[in-house]
Amino acid sequence: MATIRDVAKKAGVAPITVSRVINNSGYFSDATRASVEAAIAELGYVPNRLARGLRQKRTHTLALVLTDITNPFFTTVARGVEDIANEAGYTVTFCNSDESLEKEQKYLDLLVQLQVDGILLVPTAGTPENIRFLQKNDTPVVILDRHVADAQADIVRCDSEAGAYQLVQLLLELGHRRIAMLGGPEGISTAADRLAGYRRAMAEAGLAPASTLVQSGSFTQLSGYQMAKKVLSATPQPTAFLAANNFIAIGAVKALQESGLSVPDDIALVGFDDLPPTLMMFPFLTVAAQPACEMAQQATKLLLSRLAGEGPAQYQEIILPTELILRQSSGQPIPLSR
Amino acid sequence: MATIRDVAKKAGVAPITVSRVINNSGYFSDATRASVEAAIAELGYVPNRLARGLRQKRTHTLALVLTDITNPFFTTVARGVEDIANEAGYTVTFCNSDESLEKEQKYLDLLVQLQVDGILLVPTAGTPENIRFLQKNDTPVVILDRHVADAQADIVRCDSEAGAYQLVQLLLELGHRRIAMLGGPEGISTAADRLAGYRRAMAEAGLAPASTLVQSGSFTQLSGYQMAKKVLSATPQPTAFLAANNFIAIGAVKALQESGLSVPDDIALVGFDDLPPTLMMFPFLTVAAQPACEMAQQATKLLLSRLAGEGPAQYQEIILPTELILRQSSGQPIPLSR
DNA sequence: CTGTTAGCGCGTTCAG
DNA sequence: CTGAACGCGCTAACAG
Repeated sequence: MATIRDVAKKAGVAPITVSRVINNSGYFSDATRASVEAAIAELGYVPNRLARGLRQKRTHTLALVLTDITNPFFTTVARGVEDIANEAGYTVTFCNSDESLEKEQKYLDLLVQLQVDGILLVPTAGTPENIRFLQKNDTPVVILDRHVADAQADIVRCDSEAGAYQLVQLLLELGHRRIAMLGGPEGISTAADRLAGYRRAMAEAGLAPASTLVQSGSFTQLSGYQMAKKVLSATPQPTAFLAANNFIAIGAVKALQESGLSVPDDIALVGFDDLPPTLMMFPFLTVAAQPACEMAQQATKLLLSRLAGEGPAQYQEIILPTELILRQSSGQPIPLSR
Repeated sequence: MATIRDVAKKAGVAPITVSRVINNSGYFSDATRASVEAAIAELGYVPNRLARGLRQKRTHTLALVLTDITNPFFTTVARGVEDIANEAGYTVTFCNSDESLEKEQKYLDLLVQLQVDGILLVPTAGTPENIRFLQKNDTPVVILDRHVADAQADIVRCDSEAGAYQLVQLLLELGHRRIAMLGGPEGISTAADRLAGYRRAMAEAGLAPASTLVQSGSFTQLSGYQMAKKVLSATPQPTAFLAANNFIAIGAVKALQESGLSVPDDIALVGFDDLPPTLMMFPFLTVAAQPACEMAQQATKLLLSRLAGEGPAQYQEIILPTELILRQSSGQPIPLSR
């Protein structure tokens, strides 16, 4: 555990000179560089980032707080963030809030303690107070994937409302009228937006879905399974399902299989968020895919520009479009029904 | 950005007293605690971990370096590590080496700079020098998932050789003789072990597979696709495939579909590493599943015990068994062939 | 181009 | 039970 002083002694210079060579800052001769580098190599010296961070009040570290790292959508987000951050010389710390406000608060507190330079946050339900906490501690934050009302922060997210609207439009064009919504958690903007898009498309078609057709749950496979079961046990039975995310869709497929119903012959199914090709043995699901990587990259660039003191004074909200990917699960046009 | 001194001033005590209250160390009266806590709340004081780490020479941080965070197997590993680490009051930093020795080196260097207390490492091919680097810098390491020859470190991994052996045995019992191996990268112990298990089972059955049946590639979907294509274009054609991991299996399914071959009717397929239920619309693949979470947890416990100065002086190698999960892809017994 | 001084925020050490 | 002094390893500010 050699220190900068050990290196300085061995190279016959002052510690600050070593610091300059390491950081390529200020002036020094080639001869100085050579002797310092030789000493560093000989001692196997590794700089201490804690000390550096303490002194500089900057750690060159960002954090990404998200709600479910097991979801490939967020794995992709993580990659997008890391790519841009690394290019700019930043390290990224990843944290999993598990959709729990308490865990989120715990992590944000930790990240402030760790003196991260900035945070990318996928907020759980209703987090304005968590965001205020960051602001009180001078930690810039960019909100990712979800809208937060009155957030004093930049937001980068996708247009869930339009995505859901398109999916329902597709189903309507195929002849479906009884379309069930397997929704996400109330209080989470993406879930609310997808529900709103569903309702708008239905209303424009002059349809008022029975209340049993509109479910809300959590973004998990189990919840998708349970919501699908509930819908199937009620009357009227739907002819199509809209799943609010990929895990919900998978749970719905399970429930339909169990009930002896086939997709799309008996029930059409469309979902939100694609699964990556690496994971798809049988690409099958018609979805509104969100550009996870682009969203993450834009958010990271925005955060970095904030750290550099650039960008417009006003907070921005950037909204990216979703992409409709047609596969088998949405099925063929069905005969007129009602 | 209040400091411990600001708190001390407001509470009318010395900074060290504040430190004691925060860390619950040493003695202080209830009255002192109350006034300090009041001051902390009022100022919104958050301790600075850089300063604390610099002083204590411990950061209560572990790191997990793995090779592919997009693979659900490693996502599960990450969860296992985090669970145990958090319970013990440690934070975990995750790093992705992408199976690149250079990236691994870069991350290990960074982690030493960050003064992490210990590292869990899924090593890329041939990393004894990277491990020596950690030892030179007094950073305890536990190797995860893969064997490293002569590593001066504990190792926790699964029994890939036996897992592959079982899978091939299964195929042999079903009547297959021409079994192709879609292998992983040469130089990675899990890939080598799976190949060895394959060869042992084949040899015990008195079979010497044609060299075209034994492929090696990388642990990716693309590589699985390419290896499957190559095998299919050679003579003799196999009746069964063993894929060395989940991504390779998915690539093989794609190649088989393209060639108009159905699994398992035309070709049986077995693989390594399960996909989690959350991601499986159609559970289908017969696999040797590794206990990713248990492995990760054991490794983390071992690392923590090393940090506490406990455990046997000798380095340990813990090897966990795999579990054979039977599904459709391995198919029914086939008529005698050759 | 190089060095001296000082201090980032905290906790160890030792003294009350 | 409480506090003063000191230093962890590094670099900003200011000399020279």
